[in-house]
Amino acid sequence: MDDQPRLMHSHTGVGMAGHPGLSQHMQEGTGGTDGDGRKQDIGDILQQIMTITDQSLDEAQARKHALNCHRMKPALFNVLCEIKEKTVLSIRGAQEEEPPDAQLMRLDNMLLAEGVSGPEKGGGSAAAAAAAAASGGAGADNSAEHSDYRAKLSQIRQIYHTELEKYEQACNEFTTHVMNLLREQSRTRPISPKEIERMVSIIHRKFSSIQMQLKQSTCEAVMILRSRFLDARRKRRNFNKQATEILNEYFYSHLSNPYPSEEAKEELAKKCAITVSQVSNWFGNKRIRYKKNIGKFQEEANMYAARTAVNAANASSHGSQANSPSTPNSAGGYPSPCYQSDRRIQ
DNA sequence: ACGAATGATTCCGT
DNA sequence: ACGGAATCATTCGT
Repeated sequence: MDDQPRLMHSHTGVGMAGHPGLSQHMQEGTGGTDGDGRKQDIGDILQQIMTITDQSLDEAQARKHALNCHRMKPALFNVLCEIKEKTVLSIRGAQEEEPPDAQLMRLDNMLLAEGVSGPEKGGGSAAAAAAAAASGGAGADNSAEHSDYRAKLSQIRQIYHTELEKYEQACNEFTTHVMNLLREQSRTRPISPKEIERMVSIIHRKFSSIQMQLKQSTCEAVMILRSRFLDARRKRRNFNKQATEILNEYFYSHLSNPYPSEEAKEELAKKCAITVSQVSNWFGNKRIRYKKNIGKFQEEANMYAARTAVNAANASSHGSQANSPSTPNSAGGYPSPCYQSDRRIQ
């Protein structure tokens, strides 16, 4: 702290030489005193400015007032104006261009798509729940979960909006606060409108980055909600007995090559009243589980083998095909096993 | 309540 | 794009 005054002195010395504006003010501001006294004055003032932040509020207020009333104040103000003008130019050059944030756009789009940030529909969670309850009379199975999902979504939506509003409010409050501060300070130091604008934009950037975090976490919450409710695993139902019989029949009668073609899958799907991909899932699961523990499936395999054998016998004796979707390939009940097993009939 | 069964998803290799 | 393998989440049987 000891070198501060000296530093300022030397600086003002240079300033005196280089700033016609200052010397002009000095001359008209100070009637008869000599140059050394003026230097001392400016040194004092600058030191007071530098240390003003260390002081208590009352003390600072008093000193501020004293500075405002000081006879050297207009001169100093002018010097600061000139310095400012030069530095502001350099700052303006370094002004970074605001990039159109792709990440933010993605988040916004997603929130809009999920109906979180879009226009309010249904008007709150209570109304949404009521509407869901009203519509959920007949299809209790599906719409009960759907309403649950929507209720949770509107909860997220509500939190999102209140938080967003809070941020907005805080941003505005902070901005006006800073503006007031700057206005107040503009009495003692020069502040250009450009500077205020810049300050405001900095504040807005900061707050929008906070908003981005909110949006991000909201997106995360929605994704989790989606994965919880829209995941088919959550509402899994076992196939009915008939469907599993049909599938098993096909599987064990094609044990040598249990890979149904696309057409066979479609046919099975139709017979079982399930989708083709469900058929694919079933065969995928069956293959891997059969292979993993052939012994466990032995009984089942024998049973279906016997059944197809009976069917074949019936078919040959009656001259008509059974209603099982078995194809000619290895339909005789003696499949060459692609998975080794000591298969025996009964 | 518990473990087995089961349908669906995910990851990975081809 | 498909199948194998592992895994998840639910349902079923006890």
